[in-house]
Amino acid sequence: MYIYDSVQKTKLKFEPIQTGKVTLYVCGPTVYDDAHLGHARSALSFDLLARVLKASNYEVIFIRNFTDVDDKIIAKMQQTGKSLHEITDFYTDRYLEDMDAIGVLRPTISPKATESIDAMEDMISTLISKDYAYQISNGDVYFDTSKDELYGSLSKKVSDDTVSRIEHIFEKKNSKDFALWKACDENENVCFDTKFGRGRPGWHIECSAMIAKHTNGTDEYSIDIHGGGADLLFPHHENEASQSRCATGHALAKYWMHNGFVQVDGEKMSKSLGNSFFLKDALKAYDGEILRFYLTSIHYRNDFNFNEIDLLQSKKRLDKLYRLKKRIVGSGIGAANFEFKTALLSAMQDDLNISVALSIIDDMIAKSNEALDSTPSDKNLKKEIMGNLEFIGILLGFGAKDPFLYFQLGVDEGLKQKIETLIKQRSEAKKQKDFALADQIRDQLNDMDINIMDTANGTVWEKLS
RNA sequence: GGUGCCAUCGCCAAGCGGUAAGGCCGCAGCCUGCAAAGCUGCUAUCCCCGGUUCAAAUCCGGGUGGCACCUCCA
Repeated sequence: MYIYDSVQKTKLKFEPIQTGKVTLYVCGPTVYDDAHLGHARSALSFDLLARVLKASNYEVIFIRNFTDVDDKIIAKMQQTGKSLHEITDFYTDRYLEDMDAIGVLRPTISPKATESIDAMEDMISTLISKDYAYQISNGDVYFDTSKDELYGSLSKKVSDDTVSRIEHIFEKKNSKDFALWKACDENENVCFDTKFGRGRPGWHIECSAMIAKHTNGTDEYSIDIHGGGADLLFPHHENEASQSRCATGHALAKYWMHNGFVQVDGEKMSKSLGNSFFLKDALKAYDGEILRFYLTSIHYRNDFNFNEIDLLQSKKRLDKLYRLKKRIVGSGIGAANFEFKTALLSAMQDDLNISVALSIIDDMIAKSNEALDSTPSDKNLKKEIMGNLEFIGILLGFGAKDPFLYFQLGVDEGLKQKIETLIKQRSEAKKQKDFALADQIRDQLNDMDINIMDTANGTVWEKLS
């Protein structure tokens, strides 16, 4: 396994800190709104990573948190009059619903910030007692970045200009210092009691605390891999790494991975630009598997320019896999072809090289079709192909559907009846050698976005796009 | 202002010093009543200019053009 480390900016051979075991922590969502395409991409990137690690025979401890205390949630409480948990429970469920729809496997552990206050309290207390943190007059606790000589080593953003845009707090010792704990305002009802007073956590502490709580680590590192979106490198991960290093005395993660951004029509997708794209909206138009295939078809580190034209182009590639599957359904599953399996896995083990992986799959599809053309009733061949498809499903998370249902996605019962009636009429016309009528019916179906194909087993149809 | 990333066929996209994968689209052929599907074949010298090297899309320098982070954001 090779991984591109975004701190060293180079591809490295992956060597776990404990043989046979991988601890992976990924920054999850703040649950105050529905998941957008960017959340999907991040979740999918690390879902692929977890799948590949598992297929490589590692025991994988995959942690992805839910940030359920935060200023944005508090703002939403004020807007809606709802309680913290009313909001966070609602959006947590909706997040999981969406991720399930695009085939993201559930992490091993999904800690919530509100359930990890004890761990945060421990870490902040440690930092205060080691003199890495200080409390100001209003009760806020700040991390003293000047005490960590390695501060800035993660993101390499150390110039003073960097912090010129960070909010200036008068009592902060250094402009780069960040809040570990925010003291409770009188009118805020989201507060937790700790040794250093009532308040709520700062943005960065939860990840460090959760990692400390849920992993054992070694003398050198807490976890193997830490992941998240590219925007989190600074300041979030820089701060996380720094506070963990100071609290524990060793590095937070051995490898850092960051997924690229999703753009919509060439522009960054963001709240402020007003071009956010919720996954739920995309799921109304396209099946989760089609979105998964599209969103994972481009390497996780590249920027992703989401648009419908490319999505439909990518769907055609998935269609080919399902057409192959249509040819072999019901034949039972055999062992996957060893060479295929090995090639596919090693492509993915090369920093998740999905492009090469997909080309290996395309090659397998072409070879399988060719073999089925020459020996259509070879049962062992069909079983092996089914085995190949099953492996793809496990490793990459697509291709597991019933192939006939796949091509009927978005077709309701009424339309289905109509299609089948038309096909019957056409078959009758063909029998009578009335090809003009047969072709006319086919055109009619094509106008309905239905593609038909005459096979040895009769006429089958597909819904296009 | 500071710090990075990227630029490969009409479109999407691999490539990580050894002589350009794959997909979509297009063209030709086989198959088909005709199609569709499937199969076969065909289609780029890698933004520009220098340099290093026996050898560069790949390394270095300089341009040009995109994008991102430094502020809540995956």
